[in-house]
Amino acid sequence: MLGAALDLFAEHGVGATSYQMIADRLGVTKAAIYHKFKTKEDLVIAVADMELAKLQDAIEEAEEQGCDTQARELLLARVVDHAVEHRRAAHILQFDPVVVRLLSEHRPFQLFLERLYRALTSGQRDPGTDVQLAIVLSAISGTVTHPLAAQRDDRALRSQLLHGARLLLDLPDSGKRRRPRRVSRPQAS
Amino acid sequence: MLGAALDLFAEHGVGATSYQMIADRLGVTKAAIYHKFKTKEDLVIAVADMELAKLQDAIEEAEEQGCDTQARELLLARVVDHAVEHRRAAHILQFDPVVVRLLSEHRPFQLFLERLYRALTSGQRDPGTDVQLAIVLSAISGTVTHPLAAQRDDRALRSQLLHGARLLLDLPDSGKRRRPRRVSRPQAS
DNA sequence: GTCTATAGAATGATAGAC
DNA sequence: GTCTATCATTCTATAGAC
Repeated sequence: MLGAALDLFAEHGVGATSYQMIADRLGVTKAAIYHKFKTKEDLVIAVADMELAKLQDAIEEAEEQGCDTQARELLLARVVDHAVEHRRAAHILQFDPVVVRLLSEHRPFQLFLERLYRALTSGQRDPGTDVQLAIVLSAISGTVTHPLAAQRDDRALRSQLLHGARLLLDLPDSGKRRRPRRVSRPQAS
Repeated sequence: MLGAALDLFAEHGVGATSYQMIADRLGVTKAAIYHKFKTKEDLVIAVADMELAKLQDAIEEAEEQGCDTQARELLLARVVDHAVEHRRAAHILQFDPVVVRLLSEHRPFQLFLERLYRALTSGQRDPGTDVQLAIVLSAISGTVTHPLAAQRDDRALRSQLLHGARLLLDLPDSGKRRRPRRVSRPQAS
């Protein structure tokens, strides 16, 4: 049910998705959905929460390791993995105006994102680093649903995104993770 | 009027913006808007067209120069300029599901974007390069409205975006354009 | 061009039967 | 939990006066 809502959010935008649409897709009536979620905001919160929860473990791991370079690397890879595997979700969380407003106003989300940002930047938070982070997160979440990349298979996309993110964040490339496979970037060399 | 529509598109999403909202913001009635735009699609097309037109000259310049490296550099800078100066517009054009669908279905937009993509990649179009382009365009359009970068002043944002884009596209940095000013990226060095 | 007025459909949300 | 039925509100779109 949250999955059906997510699909429709991605197709039409959160603000343009009605209870009726979700009910139709599920083959039930609106009332059945209102029984679980009293308001539309509750529903959106539940969807956002479901997706952000998938990064919870990765953040806690990074925090336990003191957010050093290696921990950043690992967390970054998990963020990329999530975005590639749940493309529409990543897109909505970053770019839908309704969700973005909700994330900025709802306290639990504020705290969660603050933790994510701190872990990804090793705690360094200044305007320059914040923008750098915005660039990386926008690149990841925007690319996975971009018409130019929508057809790209998960593995190749993941590889290119990780490479780009490391470039942008000044992290060493193709270091210790996975087998050192040459990625298909035509202009390299 | 197109400006008012654009603002509301950015605030609520295109699909969630009604004629009534636009009319209220302009201090007129719905009927006045229906007189200019028979359907909502016409209105969205007009808004998208208005913004894309701002890149027309830059693309034509690049094409006249044969889309070589220097022409790519210049066009990239113009794309970044547009995104920074018209943040909400850039965001909507890249990420609103209604606009994205329209751009992919409406013929004139297809052709325009194809030209833009060719000019930015010097004509090289393969899956790997396409994804690279998606990363750069997503990074630019996503960052300009990202909460982490919304406060950043135009000049600093422009500078960081150009630097990041050049990294991603394998272009030489801080080459021939403008005074060679050290950008404020804290972790450099 | 902008207004009033309207038509018909869809919206968010609720009450109560099963 | 899911249904039917209903509420007031808002929506897209049109017709016709000024």
